[in-house]
Amino acid sequence: MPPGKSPATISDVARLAGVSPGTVSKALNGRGALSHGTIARIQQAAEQLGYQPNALARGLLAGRTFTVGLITTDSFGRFSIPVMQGAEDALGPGRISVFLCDSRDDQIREQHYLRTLLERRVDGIIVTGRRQDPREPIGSDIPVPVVYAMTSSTDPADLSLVPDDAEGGADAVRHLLSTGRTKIGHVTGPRSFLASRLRTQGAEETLAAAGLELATGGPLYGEWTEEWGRQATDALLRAAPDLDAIFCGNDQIARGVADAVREAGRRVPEDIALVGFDNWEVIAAACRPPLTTVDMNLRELGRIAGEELLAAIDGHPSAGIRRLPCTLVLRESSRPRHAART
Amino acid sequence: MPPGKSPATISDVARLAGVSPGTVSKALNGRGALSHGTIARIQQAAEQLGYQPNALARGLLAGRTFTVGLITTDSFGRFSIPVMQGAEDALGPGRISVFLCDSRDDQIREQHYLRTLLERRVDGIIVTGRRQDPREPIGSDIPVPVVYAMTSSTDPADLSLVPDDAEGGADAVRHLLSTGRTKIGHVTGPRSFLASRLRTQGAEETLAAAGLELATGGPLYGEWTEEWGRQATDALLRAAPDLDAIFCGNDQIARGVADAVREAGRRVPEDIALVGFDNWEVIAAACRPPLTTVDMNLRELGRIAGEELLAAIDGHPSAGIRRLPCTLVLRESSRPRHAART
DNA sequence: GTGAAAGCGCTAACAG
DNA sequence: CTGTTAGCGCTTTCAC
Repeated sequence: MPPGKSPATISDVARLAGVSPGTVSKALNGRGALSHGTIARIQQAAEQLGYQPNALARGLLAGRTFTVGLITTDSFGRFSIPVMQGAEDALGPGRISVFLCDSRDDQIREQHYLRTLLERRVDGIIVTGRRQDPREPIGSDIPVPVVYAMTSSTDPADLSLVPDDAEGGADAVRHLLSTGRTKIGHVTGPRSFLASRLRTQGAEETLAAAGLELATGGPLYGEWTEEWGRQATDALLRAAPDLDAIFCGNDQIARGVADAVREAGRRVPEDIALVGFDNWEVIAAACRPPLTTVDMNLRELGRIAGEELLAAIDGHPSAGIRRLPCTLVLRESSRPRHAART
Repeated sequence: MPPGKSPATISDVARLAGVSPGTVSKALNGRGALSHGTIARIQQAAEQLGYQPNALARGLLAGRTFTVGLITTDSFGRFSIPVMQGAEDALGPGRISVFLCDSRDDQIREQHYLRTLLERRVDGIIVTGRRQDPREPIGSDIPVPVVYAMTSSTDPADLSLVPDDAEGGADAVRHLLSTGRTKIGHVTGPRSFLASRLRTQGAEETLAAAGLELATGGPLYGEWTEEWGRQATDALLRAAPDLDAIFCGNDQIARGVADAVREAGRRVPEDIALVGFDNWEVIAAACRPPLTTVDMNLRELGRIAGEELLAAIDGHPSAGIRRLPCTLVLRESSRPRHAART
């Protein structure tokens, strides 16, 4: 037997206050016109019984649950976490709760969760992922609005929010150029990631606009790991001994690069400047020296996802892929050569 | 206007199949005795309408929602994530959904979420945190079962699940001793964390049992950062030049130590063996050399939290603080001196 | 085998 | 000002 008895209902309150249930409803929701005395009596009775309205009954009647579902394929990972927080930032104040479902990149699980969310009559759904590569929509004919965040739907009628990786790559290179670097190498993750290709593209286009190209003629695609960063550095330094900067596809690669550069007897940033991508604090801040890196503003992205979902729920849906701006975070690893230490 | 019309109800299905709502309910839930033909007709009608039972209506009637709330103080962080996953592992198969609330260590938010969870009539609540130090219970007189995971309640009548940090520290030291190390230093996080103190205690007691003590006579308390690990290493090597092992309070410290030891001209593990704590893959695996470390089995902890909650919901509650075992994960950083490389 | 009716807890509309 | 009634969508008796 479950502990305690079932919670107080509106009728319990009504009985205790000596009024009818309808009156209690009005009193507690501030509707209708009631005498001061009655309101006070009802409030006091509700207090005494620890009355809490049953959201199920309310939702049933209202046809709206003030709940949204959040399906993540990223197992609460690095990227989906800030997105979720941002979504909560946008939804919480509107008193909307978030139902979390972790599909673990499994189609079956995802469909299962979609079903339970719809059964629970959520007002809308946010789908998040760990990479922006387009994916199949979670379903067709979903009776509530859906927004994709940090992942994108192949259906252009859906709204997808992703970071503007190309522009982030461009920012990184523009910054390096502005500090006087011109022999710039580029080490990044697997080519199979759209994010890698976009970051590279942004970097290369920016160089081209300045009449330059990547030090080795192109990017070094590999893994998203420190290990790869270290390996690539050796190759890079051999191929382009006069290198004066390296733009890395993520912070882990950058950290590996920083270690390898230092161990090869070159100084960061004096000899070689470094820019990473992701602004993963635990990596970027612990890097020696601390890493200049591109922040994808994922929390902001999540917040916008939440707001767009609210708008769609209110009948103002958007569509298409929206690329949101990244921000360069300056740290030691790219300090201009002759600037004073601060 | 929200897109589409409201979802099909059981009456819609009944009408289409030419039967009564009650009959549809029986057919779809496999209750009562119905003719084959009717069942088929109903199923087909339900299919055609894309009928999905309304969980609100069901819950209202059943007095049970098959939903639990998960309140985390840890902003979806490092520690609460695996706990959540574990909880989902335990709850999901029982077709129970998880409502996620991030209190961000804020009392007000927490109370707010508690209220909305109770309004939604969740069947139970799991509270997770980022450290095991005892905290006030989330509320008194909560009408549903509550389990604390990776945090603990000051009320002994509550059930709290935490890692056995002392035993983890003991494991680490036992392992070092078993590989022939005897001059063992200990660098850890702030003394204000119960986890630090317990890990230290486990380490010291194990040493004492072997007639030994920490190399510097006691632990070096500091921050949970690589930076502190590097600083502490310098002090440690100066104070105890014959040091042959260092047990670190977490993986970040250990990684800082590894770098500093190497840069001081000593080899890991040949000269100095290293053991960390947390098994945070991204740190431990990227460490040079890869780090032997204590895993708190947080996912398992979360799973047990889920199971205990289910048991409590079914009327079999537990109480008290339960310390769950840690596991030592062996990697290069503590390889015995004369063992062959594999 | 199937239908009718009642009721879970709440709110909105209408009486009084 | 307050009470009564109906109904949100579903399941569960109890008749037929």
